[in-house]
Amino acid sequence: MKSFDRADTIFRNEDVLREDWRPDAIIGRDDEMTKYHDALQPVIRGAQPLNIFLYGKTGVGKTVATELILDQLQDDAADYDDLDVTVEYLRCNSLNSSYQVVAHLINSLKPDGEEIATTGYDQQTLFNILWDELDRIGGTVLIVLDEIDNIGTDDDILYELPRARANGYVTAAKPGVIGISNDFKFRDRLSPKVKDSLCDEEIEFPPYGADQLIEILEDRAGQAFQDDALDDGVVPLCAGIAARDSGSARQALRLLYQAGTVAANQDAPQVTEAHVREAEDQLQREEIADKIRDLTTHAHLILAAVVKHHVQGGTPLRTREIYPAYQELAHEAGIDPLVLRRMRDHLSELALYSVLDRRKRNDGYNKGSYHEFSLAIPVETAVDVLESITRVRELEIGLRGLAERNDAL
DNA sequence: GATCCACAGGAAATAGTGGCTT
DNA sequence: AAGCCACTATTTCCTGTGGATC
Repeated sequence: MKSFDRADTIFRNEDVLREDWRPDAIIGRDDEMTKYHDALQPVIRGAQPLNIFLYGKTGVGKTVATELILDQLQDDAADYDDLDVTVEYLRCNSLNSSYQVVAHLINSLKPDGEEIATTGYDQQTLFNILWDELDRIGGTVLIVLDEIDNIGTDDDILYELPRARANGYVTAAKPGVIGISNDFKFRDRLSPKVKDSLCDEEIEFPPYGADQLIEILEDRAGQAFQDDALDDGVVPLCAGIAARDSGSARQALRLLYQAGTVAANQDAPQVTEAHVREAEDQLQREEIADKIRDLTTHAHLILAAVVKHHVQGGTPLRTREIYPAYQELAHEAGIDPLVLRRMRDHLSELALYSVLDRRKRNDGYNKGSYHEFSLAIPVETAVDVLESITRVRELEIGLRGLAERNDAL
C-alpha cells in the first residue's frame, strides 16, 4: 500500500480551490459592485432599504459579491449607534413555494431550538409569525433570498415582504429583500405587482470571459499550488473550457482543482493540459452520475429499460417500445409499474438532464407523430451508475451481465 | 386543402405523508 | 381524535399537433 506523505509537489494549500472558499475581494466585477454599493447606500442613512434583484448564471459571482458587500455594510454600520443592521441569508435551493420560503425564513430568524414545523399552518398564520419575528428583531433586516427562482410562479412572499412596512404588518423593522436568481426569465415570470415592488434596483452579472477567468484562476493558483506546479497552458485551458461552456468561475476552479488532484494522484511532477482534459472528463461523468442517482427508482428502471434495448442494438426507441420493457423490469423487481402517461414524464425528465436524447418524429398519414429516445451517455457510464445505486442493485436486473455480453461482441 | 394517426402533454382528481389546531 | 393544511407523486381523462397521404 502506498504511504501517506506530505512532500507534495503539486498543492500548497488546496483549500483555496474549494467551493466554500471565500476570497476577500472579487475580480472583474467592478461595475456591478459599484451599482450594488449605491443601491445599499440608503441603509447606512437609516432609511427603508431598496429592494435589489441580482441575476446571472451560476458561478458569476452573485453570492460572493453579496457576502462581501454585506460584510462591509455591517462593519460600516457598526460605527453608527442608531443603526442596527441584520442580514439573513437563505438559500432557496429546495424550496419551491412561497410557503416553504416563509417557513424556512422564520426558522433561520428564530433562536435555535424554537424552530417551527415547515408544514401544517395556513399561509396567513405563517406570514403573521414572520411579521412578529421581524418586529422582534427590529432595525434594518436585509433578507437575501438566493436561488429564488426555485419558487417558480408562486411569488406571494416577494410581494408581501417588500411592502410589509407600508401595509402596517411590521412597525419596528425595516425589511429589505435582496433576490438572487440564476434564471433570467424568472424576472419576466413574476406577476406585475411583484415586479413593481421587488425590483427597485436590478444588477445583472454577465458570464465571465476567458480573460477574466484567467485572472481569477491565477490569483487562486498562486496560493493553492506550489511554485512551478502548473504547466503554462493549464490555467488558460481551464479558463477557456469554462468560458466556452458556462462563463462560470465555479466551473473553472473546479476544473483546475480536479486537474491538480489527478496530477497529484499520479505523482506527476507538474499539472499538464492532459490532466485538465482528464479532469474535465471525470467531472462531466460525475455530474451525470449525480443527476441519475437523485432520480426515483421508477426512473432508474426506465433508464435500465433503455440501456437494455441499447445493448441489444435496439435504439432509438419510441415510447411504446420502452413501456413494455420497463413493465417487465418492474415485475421482475416486484414493483408495480407506473402508467404510460407517468413514464412519459420520467422520460422527459431524463431527456431534460441529457441522459437520454429525444427526437420528435412524424411519419404522417396513418403513422402519426411520436418521440424517439436513445442513450445520450456512454453505456458503461449508465451501467456503472445504475449498479452503484444500492436500491437498483437489490433489484437484480442483471445489467452488468448484459453489458459484458455486449463487450464480447 | 382535408384527413387521420399516434402520440405528446395539459388539467384535474386522487393517494399518501407529515404536521398543525381544537 | 377529527378536521385542516401543504406538498409530492401518481392516475385518469382528454385535447392538441405535425406532416405524409388522400
